[in-house]
Amino acid sequence: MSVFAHHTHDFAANPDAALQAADAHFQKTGVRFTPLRRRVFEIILRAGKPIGAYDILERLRDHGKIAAPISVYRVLDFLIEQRFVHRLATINAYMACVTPEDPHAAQFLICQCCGSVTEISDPIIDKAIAEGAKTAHFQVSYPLVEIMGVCADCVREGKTPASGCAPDHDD
Amino acid sequence: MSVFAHHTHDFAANPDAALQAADAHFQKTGVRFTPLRRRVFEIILRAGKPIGAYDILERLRDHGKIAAPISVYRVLDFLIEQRFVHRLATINAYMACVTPEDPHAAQFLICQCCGSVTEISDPIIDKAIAEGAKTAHFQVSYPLVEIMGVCADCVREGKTPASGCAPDHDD
DNA sequence: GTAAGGTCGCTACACTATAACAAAATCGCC
DNA sequence: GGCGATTTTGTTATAGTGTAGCGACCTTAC
Repeated sequence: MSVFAHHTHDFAANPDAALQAADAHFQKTGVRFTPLRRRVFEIILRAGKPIGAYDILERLRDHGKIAAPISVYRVLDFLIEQRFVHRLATINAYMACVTPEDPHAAQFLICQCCGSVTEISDPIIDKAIAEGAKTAHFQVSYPLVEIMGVCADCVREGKTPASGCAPDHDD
Repeated sequence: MSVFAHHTHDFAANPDAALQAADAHFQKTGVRFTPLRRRVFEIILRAGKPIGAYDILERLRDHGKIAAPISVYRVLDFLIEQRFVHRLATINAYMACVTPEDPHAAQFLICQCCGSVTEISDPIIDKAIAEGAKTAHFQVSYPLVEIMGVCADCVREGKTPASGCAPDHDD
């Protein structure tokens, strides 16, 4: 039992299902899901963790595709706009949204030790931000929450960010 | 009456007072507030809004100081560690903390139209994030909240991010 | 078929940040 | 004051991230 239990699919863990869902979605909406866009989305999905724009570029090239950075960024803009991909500003990386069909504000738990990122969707955080912004008469378009720290696994191993994320010695 | 009313000083609006407070703080703690560090902090304060590292560099040079980017970044790291400056990851810019003496989690309201940034410190948001992270057994070191949207002033002028932040036409 | 709009390729470039090593300033100690 | 250790800054070079501008191509609508 976890906080993520309400997610019906974890697309990040199931690239094929996510791709099929995307195919269906774009078929339905009429928005063009071109081979390049599909390929980039697939690369992000299969990465299984946040991936940089230039890493995506490299993997495109591995598959014989000659591409320039701008091509990748254009596709990323598209996928972000379509809410299939999130951008992580603090680490300049991109990851697949776990529940693209369900519009939601997301929060990200970024482990400074192992680099893993967990997407959560906590309505309490979301509501708190909405209220805070409303008090300041600020009209929110996109609330970005990136929580830096140490994930449960790394905490268990005694790692800390201060020690460069090696197990902490008390010397 | 605003949400910021509890701030005893708004240092961003009063560079001289902020500099004096910084002098006193570093005098007291024994941490070295060198001329370069003081100069960079002053530049950030006088900017009155978020400023990029290379803009800081340029202003250093305006004052006859020859400096390389790395010098600025080193000072920024120092000022951030000392909690006198915040880094805004979404816009790659730096701004003075409004209440450096009072350790707090901050949230930022970033206007996509006029570029203004307002720092708030909403304990409800902070608590919600702390709780959410706790549920995921995640040990927080730094919660980053950058809320993109349109500030009160720009909303009043009918601006929207969709329209490239020009007043919105209903055509 | 043709015009219009969207997508992609291509070249070049701007912006953001760091590495590695040397020189200089500062601090603690005698 | 002199000396070594530490911290800060300078210097040069380079890595990493993101865009501009323009033309070709492809798709769609008429």
